[in-house]
Amino acid sequence: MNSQDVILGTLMDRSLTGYEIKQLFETLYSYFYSSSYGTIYPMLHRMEKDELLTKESILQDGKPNKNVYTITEKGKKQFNEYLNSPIEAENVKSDFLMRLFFGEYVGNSKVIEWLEKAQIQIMEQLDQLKDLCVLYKDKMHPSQVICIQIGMKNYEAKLEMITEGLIRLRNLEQEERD
Amino acid sequence: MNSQDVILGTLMDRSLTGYEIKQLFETLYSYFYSSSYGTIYPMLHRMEKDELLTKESILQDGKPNKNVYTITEKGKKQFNEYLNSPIEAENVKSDFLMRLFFGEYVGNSKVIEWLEKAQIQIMEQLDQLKDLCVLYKDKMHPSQVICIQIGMKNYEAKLEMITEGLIRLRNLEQEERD
DNA sequence: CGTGTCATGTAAGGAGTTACATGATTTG
DNA sequence: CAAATCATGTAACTCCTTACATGACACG
Repeated sequence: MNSQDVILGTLMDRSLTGYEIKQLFETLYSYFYSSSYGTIYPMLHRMEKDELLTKESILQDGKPNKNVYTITEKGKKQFNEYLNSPIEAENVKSDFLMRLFFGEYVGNSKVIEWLEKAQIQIMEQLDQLKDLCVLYKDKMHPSQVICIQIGMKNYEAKLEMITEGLIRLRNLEQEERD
Repeated sequence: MNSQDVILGTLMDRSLTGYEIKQLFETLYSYFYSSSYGTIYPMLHRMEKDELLTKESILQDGKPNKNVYTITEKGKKQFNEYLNSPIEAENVKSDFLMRLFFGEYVGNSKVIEWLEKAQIQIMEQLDQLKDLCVLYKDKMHPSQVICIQIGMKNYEAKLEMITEGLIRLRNLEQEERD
C-alpha cells in the first residue's frame, strides 16, 4: 500500500481534486492512512503521465482553479491488481504509546498530563468518525462498515484504558501525598 | 519520535546489542513501533560517533561476535529532552483496513478471506502480548502497564469487530445462495 | 483586519526499507 | 540435511515530509 494505491481507490467511485483527496485522508481515512500535499500533488502528476488518471481543469471565479482527476481503465486495472496482491503488515508509529512505555523516566504528573491530552484528542477523533458514520450510513458497503467499526472500537478501547490508567495514577499520586 | 529516540529509551535500563534491540521492537514494541536492521545498525554507529552510546565488543565462540551498546550521560540527557518535547501525532498505515474500505471492489468471498487471515494474525499478536505481560508483570511501571493494556485492548477490539463482520458477511453470502 | 478556507505546486532533505553479503551453530 | 537462530553490516533506492511560494475570498 502506497499513496498511488490509495489515490486509485479513492477515485474509483468519483472524480476528485488533490485538495479533496487530502480532505478524505484527514477525515474518513484518518485511522488507517495519511499523507501530505507534498506527496499527493506530485503523485497525481505522475499518475496522469502514466495514464492512470485524466485531468480536467476547471476555471472558477472567486476561487482558485481546480484540477479534477478521473481514473482511467488502465488505472482501474492497476487498482484491481493491487487488491489481488498480498496484504502488507500494518505499520504503526505511536509517539504517545512509546512515551507511556518510557513513562518511568518522567514522573507521574507528566504521564497524567500526556494521558489527559490524549484523552481529549482521541475523543475528538472518535466524535469525528461517529459523525461521518451517521453521514454515510446508508451508502456504505458491508466491508466499509466493518472498517469504520474497527476504527471506532479502537478509539473506544484506547479511551477506556486511558480512563482506567488515569484513575490508577491519580490514586498513586494521592498516596504519595499522604 | 524517530529510531534514535526509541534506541535511547531502550538502552536506558540496560545495555544491548543491535540484534537484541530489534527483537524488542518485534515483540514488546510491536504495537507502537518497528524498524529494520538497515535502520538500527547504521543508527547505532552514528550514535556512538555522536557519543550518545559506547560500544563494547564481545568475542564469543560458536557464535558471531557481539557489539553491546551502553547509553552515556549525554545520551540520557538527549533522551530526557525528547521526553519533554511535544508529543507527535500517531502515524498508522494499515493495508488491511484500507482493503476493507475498498472491499466493494472485490466481492464478499475475498473480503471474508482477508478477515479470516487477519483474525488468525491478530490472535497470534494478542497471545504474544499476553505472554509478555505475564513475563514482565511484576517488573512493570504503572505507565508501562497502561501502554501494554492499550495494546491488548486494541487487538481485542479488532478481533471483536472482525468476528461480528464475518458473521454478517457469511449471512449475506448465504442469502445470495438462496 | 486577521484568520480560515479554497487550491496548487516545488525543492531540499530526512528517514526508512529492501536486498544483498557472510558464516558458524543448533534444531528438527 | 535443510531451516532457523545468532549476529553484523552496506548500498541503492523509495517514499514521504517540511517548508516555502502564491493569491483571492469569506467570516466574525
